[in-house]
This record gives sequence, structure tokens and C-alpha cells, in this order.
Amino acid sequence: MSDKKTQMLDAMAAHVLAHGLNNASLRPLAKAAGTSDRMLIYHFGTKNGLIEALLMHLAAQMTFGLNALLPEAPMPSRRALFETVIAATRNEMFAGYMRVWHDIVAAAAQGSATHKAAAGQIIDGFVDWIVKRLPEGEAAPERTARAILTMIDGVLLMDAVGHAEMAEAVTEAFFPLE
Amino acid sequence: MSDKKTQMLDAMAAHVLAHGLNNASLRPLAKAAGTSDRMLIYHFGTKNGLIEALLMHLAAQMTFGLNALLPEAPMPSRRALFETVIAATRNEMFAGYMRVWHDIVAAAAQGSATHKAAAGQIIDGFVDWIVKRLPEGEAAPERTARAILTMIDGVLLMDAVGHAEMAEAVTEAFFPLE
DNA sequence: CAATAAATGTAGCAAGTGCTACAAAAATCT
DNA sequence: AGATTTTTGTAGCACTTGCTACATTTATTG
Repeated sequence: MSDKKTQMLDAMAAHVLAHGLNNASLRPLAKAAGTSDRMLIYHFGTKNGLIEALLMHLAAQMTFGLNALLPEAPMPSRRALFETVIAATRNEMFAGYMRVWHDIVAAAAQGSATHKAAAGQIIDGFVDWIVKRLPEGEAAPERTARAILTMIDGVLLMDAVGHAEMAEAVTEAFFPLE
Repeated sequence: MSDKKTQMLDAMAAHVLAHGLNNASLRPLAKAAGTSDRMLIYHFGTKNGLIEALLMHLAAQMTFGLNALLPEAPMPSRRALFETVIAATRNEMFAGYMRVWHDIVAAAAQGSATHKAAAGQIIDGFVDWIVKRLPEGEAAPERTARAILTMIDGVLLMDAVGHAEMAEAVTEAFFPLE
């Protein structure tokens, strides 16, 4: 991929993180990238092509940011791991990604294969991340990681609709102090 | 509320369940309700007013459908309750509501107070529903219900992006057979 | 029955949508 | 250098968006 395209994608990703993905249209995106709608179509063929490239770009960014978050070492307990992730997703730095994440989910729910693919990529990255940080002695790490990620996404959803207190209930009910 | 408005809302709710909420526009909604965009604005003042009314209508419908799903009696175990709910949300009958749910979440994540309010209503209804069906002898039923609902929403999200297999991981990891 | 209010149809506006036609400049290749 | 391909600007098209102006019909009320 040419440098120019990558640069455009960076700028557009930033725009999407600030203004949302699902109602992004060509002209504002072009403006954010310092170019014209004409050029976007030229480079990406069609708006769907643009969105597809943008989704892959965003997925890669998310995975990268996640990996930069915490060293690759086992956490003392599931509970600690869970709480660390939740705290991180609530960091201002990640707020844009969380919004975009729910945009992706909504589009995927409406049947968009593109968005499902992007979601799959993000999820895979996240599962790997968790597996590497699971406390030692897990019987089925992959499975546990998937279960924990699903719970995290539940909390993320609740956060999104203004029910941040749900996280606490989950922690107490499913991650008891040992 | 007048009968006419209720009738319109029913028709528009059906349309939204089939075609999505976030990209619904006045003319298609009007067509679905057998009227004109002009009339929708007349009755609801503005599009936001319409969406607000529609959200409340949908929230009520969801709560109603949920209550019709299962008798109001304690389930034998958390696991059974969880599995029953998941199976229900996967029923074709509820597919439209699940799509709309994720639309609501996405809009709420972007900051819409209207959508947050609707989500809150749906969540409250769901928590009540769970509390009434929790196995007997729960120490903190309300808290447990919130925790379970959060997990359900995590699974719902995974279902939406095509990862239905996550439910299994959650069941095994967090609802062990006793 | 007359007067007032509620309800609706027709037409349209200004802004935004994805995308295209056409032509000119800039870079690349032979 | 000449030919050819890549890249870009300007304009615009056909359509959709939320919403409004104006006139007319239909119901309600004194």
C-alpha cells in the first residue's frame, strides 16, 4: 500500500474516531484527509472499498494499542485481568475506539460481511492478548479467554448505554475473591 | 395517545425491525405507516420526536415480548436461566429486536440521550424479568441479575458479529454444572 | 349554522449523498 | 524528448435528507 493511501487512512481513522463511523460520508472524510471526495473514490474505487480499508486500518490500530497497554506477562488472577481491561477501555484514550466498536457491531448485526470480518479480526487480536495474560495453570486458556472477552464486551455495551455500574456486579458475581 | 398515532407507531416499529433503526428516514417510515413525511412531522413535531416515540414503543414491545416468553417462576439454576435466555434471543422471532438493540447501543455510544434512556428502560425491564426467574436462595438477586444480563449482552454482541460459539465458552467457564 | 381548530395533500427548498465526465497537469517509461 | 500512464481539479448529475409554505378539506365547538 502506498504511503499516500496510508496517510489518508490515518487521517480518516482519526476523523472516524471523533465523529463516528456509520454516518461518515465522503466529503467530510475527504476534508479530514486533506483531499477531495473525487480522490477517495479514485483511490478506493467505491465508498464500500474505502470503508473496508478503513475498517482494516482501525482493527490494526486497535490491536496495536491493546498490545502497547500491558506487558505480555500472566496476571495474578482472572479478576485482576478483567478489572485491568475494564479500566483500560474506560481510559479517555480508548473512548473513540469504543464508539467505533459499537458502530461496527451495529453494522454487523444488520448483516454487513465487511463489518463482521473487521470485528472478527479485532476479536482474534483480543483473544490472543488475553490468552497471553491469563493466570498460570488455566485448564483451557483459549476457552477461558473467549469467555472473559465476551464478558468484557457485555460490560462495554453497558458502559456505552450509561450503565457503568454493571461492571461491579459482574466482578462480584463472577470473579469472586479467592 | 391517540389511536392513530399508536397505529402509526406499530407500523413504523415493524418497518424498523425489518430495515434497521439508524438509517431509517422519514419518507420510508411514512410509507410503511401509510402516510406522508408531512404527516409524521405534523404528529411528532420533528424527526427526533418521532424517533423518541418510536424508541419508547419498541422498548415497551421488547419488555412485553420478554414477559410472554417464560412463566414467572424460578429456574433450577443460573446455568439453565442463562441458556434459556440465549436460546430465546436467537429465535427468529426476536432477530429484529436484536438488530434494533445494537442500533440503540451504537447511537447511545455516540452520546444520544434519547437512545440511552430507551436502553435504560429495556435494561430495567430485563433485570426485573431475570430477578423473578432466578433460582431460589440467591444472596443478592438484583446484583446477580445485573451480572447475568451483562453476560447475556456480551453473548448478544458476539452473536451479532458472527461469533455464536462464544456462548458455549461462557457457559462452560462461568456457569459450571454443579 | 357559523366560526374555529385540527388534519391532510401538493409542491418545493436548501443541503447533503455517492459517484461520474472531462480535461489538465505531473510523473513514468521507452 | 515523446508517448503513456498515473494523479488531480472543476463541475455537475440524479437522488435522498429533514422540514416548510400554502391551500384545502374535515371535524369540533359555540
